[in-house]
Amino acid sequence: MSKDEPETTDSAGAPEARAGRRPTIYDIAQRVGLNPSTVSRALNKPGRTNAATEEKIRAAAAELGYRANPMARALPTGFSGTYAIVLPDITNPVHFELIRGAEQVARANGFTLIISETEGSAEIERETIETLQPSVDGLLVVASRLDDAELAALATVKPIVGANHSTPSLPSVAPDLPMGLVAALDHLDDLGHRSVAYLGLGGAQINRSRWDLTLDLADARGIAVVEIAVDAPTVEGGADALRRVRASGVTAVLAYNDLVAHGLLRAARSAGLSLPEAFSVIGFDDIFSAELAVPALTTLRSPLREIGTRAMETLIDPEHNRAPSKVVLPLELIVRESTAAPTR
Amino acid sequence: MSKDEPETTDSAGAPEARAGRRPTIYDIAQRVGLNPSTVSRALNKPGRTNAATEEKIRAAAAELGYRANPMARALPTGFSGTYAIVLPDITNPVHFELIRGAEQVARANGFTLIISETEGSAEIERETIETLQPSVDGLLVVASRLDDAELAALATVKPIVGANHSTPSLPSVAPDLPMGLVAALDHLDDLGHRSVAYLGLGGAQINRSRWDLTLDLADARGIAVVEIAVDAPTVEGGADALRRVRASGVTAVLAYNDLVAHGLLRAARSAGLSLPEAFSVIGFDDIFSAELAVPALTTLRSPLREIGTRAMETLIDPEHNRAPSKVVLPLELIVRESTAAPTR
DNA sequence: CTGTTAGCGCGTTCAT
DNA sequence: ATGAACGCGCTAACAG
Repeated sequence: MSKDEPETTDSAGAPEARAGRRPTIYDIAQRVGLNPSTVSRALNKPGRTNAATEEKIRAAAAELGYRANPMARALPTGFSGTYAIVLPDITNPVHFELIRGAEQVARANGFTLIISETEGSAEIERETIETLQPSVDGLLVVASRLDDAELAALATVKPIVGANHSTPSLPSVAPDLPMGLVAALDHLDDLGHRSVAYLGLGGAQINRSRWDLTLDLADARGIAVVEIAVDAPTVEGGADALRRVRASGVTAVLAYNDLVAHGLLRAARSAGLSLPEAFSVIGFDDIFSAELAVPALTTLRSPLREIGTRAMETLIDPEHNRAPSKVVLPLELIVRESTAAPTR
Repeated sequence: MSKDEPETTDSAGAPEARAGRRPTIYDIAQRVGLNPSTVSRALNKPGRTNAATEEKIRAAAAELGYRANPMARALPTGFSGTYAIVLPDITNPVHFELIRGAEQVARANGFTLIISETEGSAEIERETIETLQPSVDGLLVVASRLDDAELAALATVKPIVGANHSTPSLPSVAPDLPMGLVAALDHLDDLGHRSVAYLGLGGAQINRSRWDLTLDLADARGIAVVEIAVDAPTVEGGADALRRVRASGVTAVLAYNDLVAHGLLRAARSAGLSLPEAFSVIGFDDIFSAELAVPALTTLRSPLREIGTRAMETLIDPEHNRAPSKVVLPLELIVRESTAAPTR
């Protein structure tokens, strides 16, 4: 367009807002009669260029509606300005608040968030991480199914922070399991329960530590405890477990999460059982529907939102990545109506 | 292991899996003694290269653990293999099934999904879309706060598909509102309700059409109807509306969504009201907790998952983008316990 | 303070 | 069938 006179410039000032193609630094450089690199500098390193021309450049950029192309920027710099969060199951309400916390911190810092689901499969998780790595500046891995060594190997390429579960060789943000379980067991102990079941999810790494801990704590209080495995950490999984719970003869149940607890509640109600008289139930997470249930769910409230924000903060912050930081957040017992003294 | 070539190369065959840097087509080109462009061709246009060398290249790529850099690929092609979904509120359970549907289709087709929240603000939405545009091949906009004209203008840069709400000049996938509302009003009419309230969200585009439709349908049945605005489409918003609902004297309420309905239920219970005797409630969406509530929620079930999959499919499919397609999915009334004949 | 020159990793003409 | 050269949009040396 500008077959320009050195001095005049604007003459044939046609509004070149063509549909589709977006303006580049070349367009604005040509418009103000400067070099593209100068434009780049003016836009990115404020102060390192003449105040007057910087203003001219900014004005032109604004007029043209210029927006930097993150992809093009990522090539030379190696930084894409995007982070990824990879988790087993998007529909699990537990992840809602966590994702939101992470997204909020990312956006507040001008970063974009990629979200990816692994369906609880270790292979998909590995594949996903490797595929995403070149496009992101770091990954937030929630409830990973990969073992520590593999995670550590993957983290040599791009920083990885574990969220909602502890990762020995990587920075992580997780709830204080001992604190929560102690509160739960004490509560049950105080009510007089002598026999409880832990409704766990076989296979998940995070499940093992919970079960081991529960075993120790119950033992220390002289409470008998059995593990009952659910097929999936869902409402259906919990409902399917009712039969085994009743067969076990326990007076109280610790559920893997609130979804499982919900399922158990629903199945019990369908079977004509009255809770908490038939047995007590303690959930995990305190998802928004926990207090909506009948009976309202006694549960361990996990600070999911904060787990998300803290995890994203340590991912973004280069400092925290150096020394594998371990952030542990309080896990609080919320007592509602699903727990009571045993009737037998 | 090719330490084969007498003349060139490998001698100091050190395993170059250096931590950090990922192999490029140059690495594999050099490894097999070919030109990078040949490698590119072999990997992307199967058949357009010698079968033998193609195999050699593939083998080398596998050994090195090569993965194409999406960013670098996006520059020359203009396609990033990434799509974005932008929505007002991540924590709304409604959006999760939708996101999951979209994510599933995206991943099944080898695409990555970016997720971004707008907090229900039109400005943030515009800003978000413009920022994301250069990095994506298209956008899925859920419950947009932008008007049709602006959306259409934005869509000239990169394809946009509307989800869960109708967008006149853009392709969209949305539930069949008339179908659902007719069922809801008929249900209420049959039960004998003569006066209902619509608990709507002021400001949202999608809200207007619902209200207008409700007005028409109620009118046609000789049912009096009032609109009560909630501050936010959340449990809290619904709870706060209880006072106005009672003041209005209606015998039934149509809630903007299940969250609002949940809030109303909870507030009513706290106030010692018995539902559905005091008044009937119909929700919208049928989120998983709807049947957990007490009384279990009668609600309009929205095919959220399918909205997500269909929307992503039309976004991906270049055909559907040409002629602004309108996909309308059935909205079914699920009758549970929160509706009954009026007691006054 | 600004212009020149080189790439980042890849796809895509062109030649060969 | 393969190689050489160029460009995508931008940043980063290095000159001037």
